Amino acid sequence: MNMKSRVTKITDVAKAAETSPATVSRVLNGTGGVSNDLASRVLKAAAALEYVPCGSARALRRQSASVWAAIVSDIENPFFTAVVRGIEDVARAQNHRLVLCNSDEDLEREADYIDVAIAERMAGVVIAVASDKESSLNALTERHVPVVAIDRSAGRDIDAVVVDNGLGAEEATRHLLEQGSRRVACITGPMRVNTANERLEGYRRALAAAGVAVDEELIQRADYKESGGHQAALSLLTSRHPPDALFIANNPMAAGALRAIRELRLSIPSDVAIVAFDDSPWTTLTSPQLSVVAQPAYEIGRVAAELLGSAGTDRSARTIVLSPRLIVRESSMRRR
Amino acid sequence: MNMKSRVTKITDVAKAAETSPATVSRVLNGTGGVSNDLASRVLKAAAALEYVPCGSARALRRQSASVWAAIVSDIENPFFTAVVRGIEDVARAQNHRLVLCNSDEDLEREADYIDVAIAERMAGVVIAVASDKESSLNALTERHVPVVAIDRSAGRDIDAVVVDNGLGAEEATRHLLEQGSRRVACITGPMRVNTANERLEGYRRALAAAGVAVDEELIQRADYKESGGHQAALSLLTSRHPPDALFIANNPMAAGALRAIRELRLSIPSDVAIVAFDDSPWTTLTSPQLSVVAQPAYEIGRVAAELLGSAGTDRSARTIVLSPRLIVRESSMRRR
DNA sequence: CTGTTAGCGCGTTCAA
DNA sequence: TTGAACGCGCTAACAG
Repeated sequence: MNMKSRVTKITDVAKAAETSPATVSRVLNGTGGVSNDLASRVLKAAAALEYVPCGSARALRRQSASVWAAIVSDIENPFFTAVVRGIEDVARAQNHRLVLCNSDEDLEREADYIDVAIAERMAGVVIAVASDKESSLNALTERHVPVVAIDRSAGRDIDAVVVDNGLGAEEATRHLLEQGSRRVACITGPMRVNTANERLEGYRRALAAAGVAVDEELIQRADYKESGGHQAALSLLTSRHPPDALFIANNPMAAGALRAIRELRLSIPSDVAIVAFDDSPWTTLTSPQLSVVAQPAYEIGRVAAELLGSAGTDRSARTIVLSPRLIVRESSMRRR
Repeated sequence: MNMKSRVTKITDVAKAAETSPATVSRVLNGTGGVSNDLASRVLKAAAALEYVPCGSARALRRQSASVWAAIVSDIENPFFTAVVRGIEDVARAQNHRLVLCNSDEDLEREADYIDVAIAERMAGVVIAVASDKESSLNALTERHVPVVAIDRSAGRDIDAVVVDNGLGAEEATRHLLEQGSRRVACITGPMRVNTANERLEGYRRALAAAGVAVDEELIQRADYKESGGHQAALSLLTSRHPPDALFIANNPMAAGALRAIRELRLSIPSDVAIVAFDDSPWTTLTSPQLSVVAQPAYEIGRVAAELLGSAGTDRSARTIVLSPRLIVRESSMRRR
């Protein structure tokens, strides 16, 4: 028994089909004219031998692979998994494979995965940058790898699909004020992420429009993760002048805040009303159900992937802005 | 201006460092002895030129890449995202990159991704198979690609890291019976997935041990997804002899069941008690909090990755069985 | 310790 | 319509 691992290659198929490697290549790639019976002989041989073309050799020769990468900042955030669905569906339709990378809001990991995308000569990258200031994206653009930013814009020369974060935050905050909250707090993300800043700006605008002075102590920065939201909410709600409403800038932090509220035995919305950014499968499972600013996540992924697919023509960068939608449920409805 | 996209390659670095490609290769891979100053010259040149070695060429030459793939059956299931965390951490420690693929419980997609793993000459694959009966895993094993199955075992000749599903299900069901439930229903997954069958078996065993006859109408098969759980729960709870307790075999289906219960305006646990397989971030956010059979998800990923990393030696396949843990919260505590 | 040479498997010329 | 020859970028084997 021969332990040597033999992988069938193009010459094996050629031999089996009694023809040349060049012809096998032509048949399998649909290029050039090959007579019908020769083609079918090749196909049969390839199937019989379970031939899978070597992506490395192919990429080396063609100077690009057919794989797309999606680099997201938090694979546990349902928003991103929904976006990925959208990307996947388009990728499959265009005969691209999609691989997913989780940067975990970490710039170093993000840079690592960008290197992978370069090293593997990936055909395109969809990315939710961990920071719009210090990303390593230029490594991709310099090498002319098509890039589309999602959720968070990443500079003027890069295609992006985002929502109007300011608008969503503004509507959410205004809604809380209209429900009679007097002290609305804001838990937002890190400064290096522009969505965090835009959502904070929207919050400020809503207060300003309502003639309410901003109490800077009601503004907390956290890390966009569950634990950060938990901490921020605890700190806010146990302060000397606690808020009576919370606008929370993403879904994992909302989960953390709910945990904090539960621990403090506060009730929603009577003690503290809540609106959070991003819808997710569990927001209708809580009691009370969570009011949210929903983003069209699947749509974002779909559009981003289509942008990626149409790259190559050297048109200037496009930013597509979709609209968020305020969904009022129970957590923000004050009982009169 | 020259529009041609020039990517720096190893010869460029060699030229800049005034040496040969072979030496550059040796320095960058830490093989063989290279004098200190030559090495530092190479390193400097590589950094200056932002050189990223071409993974395709390298894989072609070495006949294997350093990328691992994780193929999971549902990227939206928090259980799998937690597993992935565990894999990721080990992968990084061993200097492997990890890419994630979502088969979505679809055999065809799974087969596609297995082809990708083969084509890209991935160094290893961790997989939660969509079916233990009809998977295309043999394509990998034939080609000697190291494979570790997670969550669901995939045949006797393949390493696996799983939990004792029968035991977990049995404990959950016994607990429901002990709390006074008389008619415990079971919502489990598709027949092609062995966890679904094992969890059902555990359920049956618990009933048998308690001397309760199994009512086959209380057993529902669904697709392991939210919508399937919703449907199954609706059908069960609106039947002529509805159950007074539900054992649900995974987390997304539990979410669906909770939605159904809410729609029917039933209350938990007085009308219907619940225990679900898999813990997740939202299970403590619901009212009442959900009792679960928790799997050590991160640990599963970690162990699987370590198994993958230690592959190569042709030892026989190992199956590592970890223990699930029943976490009793409010959804299963009957008030007397 | 360093450089030269050859070839991994494929797609793409070019010639027949 | 088909086949032969070449080279993509890298590393392993061999020379020096």
